[in-house]
Amino acid sequence: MLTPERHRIILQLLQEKEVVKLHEFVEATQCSESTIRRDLSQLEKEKKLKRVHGGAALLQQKREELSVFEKSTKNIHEKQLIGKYAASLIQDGDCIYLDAGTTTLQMIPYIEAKNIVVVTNGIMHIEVLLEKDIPTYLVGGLIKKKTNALIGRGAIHSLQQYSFDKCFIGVNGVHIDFGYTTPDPEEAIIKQTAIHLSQQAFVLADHSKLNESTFAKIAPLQEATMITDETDEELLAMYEAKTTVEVVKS
Amino acid sequence: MLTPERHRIILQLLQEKEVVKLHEFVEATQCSESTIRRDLSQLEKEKKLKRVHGGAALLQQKREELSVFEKSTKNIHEKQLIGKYAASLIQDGDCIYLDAGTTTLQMIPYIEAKNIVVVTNGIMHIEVLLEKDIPTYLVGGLIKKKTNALIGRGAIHSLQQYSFDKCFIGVNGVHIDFGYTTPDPEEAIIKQTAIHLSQQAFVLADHSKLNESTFAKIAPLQEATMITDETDEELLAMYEAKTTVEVVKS
DNA sequence: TAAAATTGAATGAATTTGATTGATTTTTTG
DNA sequence: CAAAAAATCAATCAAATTCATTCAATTTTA
Repeated sequence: MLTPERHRIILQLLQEKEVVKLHEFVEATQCSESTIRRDLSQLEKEKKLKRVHGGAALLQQKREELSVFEKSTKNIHEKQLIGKYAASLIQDGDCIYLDAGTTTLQMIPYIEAKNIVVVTNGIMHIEVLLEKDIPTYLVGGLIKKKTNALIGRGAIHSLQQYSFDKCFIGVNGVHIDFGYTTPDPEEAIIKQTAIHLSQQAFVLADHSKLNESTFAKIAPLQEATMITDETDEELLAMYEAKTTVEVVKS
Repeated sequence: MLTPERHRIILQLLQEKEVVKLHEFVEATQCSESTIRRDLSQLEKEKKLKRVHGGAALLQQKREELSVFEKSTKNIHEKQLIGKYAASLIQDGDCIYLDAGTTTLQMIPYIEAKNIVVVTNGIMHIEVLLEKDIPTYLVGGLIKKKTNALIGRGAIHSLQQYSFDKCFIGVNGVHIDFGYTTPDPEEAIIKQTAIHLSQQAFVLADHSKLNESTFAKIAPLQEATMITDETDEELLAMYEAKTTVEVVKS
């Protein structure tokens, strides 16, 4: 039996069963364990499946880019709620900065304001924005492969040519002492710049981000209104002492 | 048995079975292994099938590649040839500007130079460039929905922060009097700017573009080397009197 | 007829395969 | 919880298959 035929059988079995044992592949293809192992290694390299002890598992990582709205994102439901609320803050005629990242991405489908202009540094945002016929400007700069965000000197320079009514920023940590933080200093500078260029700044942070802090500081809490789904009264009171907090309820 | 008939049989068997062993071809055609091997080599070159160890497989183009590289583009084959040649001009360490558009897009798969940096205003280019691990900068600006190109004041301003060893520009018309032209003045300005920022400028124009002219003027002929697949001697001589012309042969 | 192209056979090189080895991981058992 | 047993694994090897290349014989073409 030829290699591509075996590969086809392997992938087909995986379609049917999600997780398949090595021996099942051997039976289906009538060839040795060694051969199947080699096939699995190769297919794993090609990102067609994931090897697991005892066999192989289906991998649907590719959907991440296609259906950004699917489950691949953590806390997707919370992010959608926060996104929906944030989108409702946009008013007709606003000039908006939308930060890169999955949280702000969730806002776009819910935007209803007319006659707005959006500037973003998120390449993934473009497609969705254009689909809604929203005039979109992209910040220039270096493309960060992992997150598809635009960063670096060029991005900042490019950003400084604009000013905004409102900006919506995603963060990785919100901390009572360290303020808003994110792991990549390059991204932190962009977010910081956007906040300074905006009349009003909003930070979108689901409950998993609260009381967390990561490497690079973006801004102190009071520089932006925080939008979150956290419901712990005590925790919220702590942050409300420092800045404005909007809580989204399901 | 004649060559075209063998080829027909080979392709037909593949239609029926997806993956076919060498020996099955031998049986079906009653000729030697050597002949079949030669046939398979040739048919693979013509992209009619894919050789695999032990036989041949039907080649099923990935949908992604199909959408970007295939039928949506006119003169795809010529553009690939031109793209391949243009890509070979890139040298290790070059800073390159890649204009938006399908022709320049065809270059990317063929780029082999190491340690290069690419700046582009084509959003479609990003994915392909990043896949090849080429550090990529995106020009800022307004996103033109129809072509997914970045245009406008912001784009020019963003572009002027760089300078290039070489730039590769797509055009819609090449005319002995009007020079290089394109329908959208906004795009024309970008292309023009890129040419002025480059040590060497290359215009990619398949034969359908020659002796055509569209609304917005980019630059006179002599400001860029023209890369084309046109083979009419007389026509070429006319352009060669005005500028450097590189002709790609299939 | 001579030159060019095609064909089939022969050669050694390259690839694939299944078995075997000992190492690693998981499960069972005390 | 830990040791033993079982299963699975990666690495290696030799046999078998398949491959590209070459060359002479044949057919086609000029």
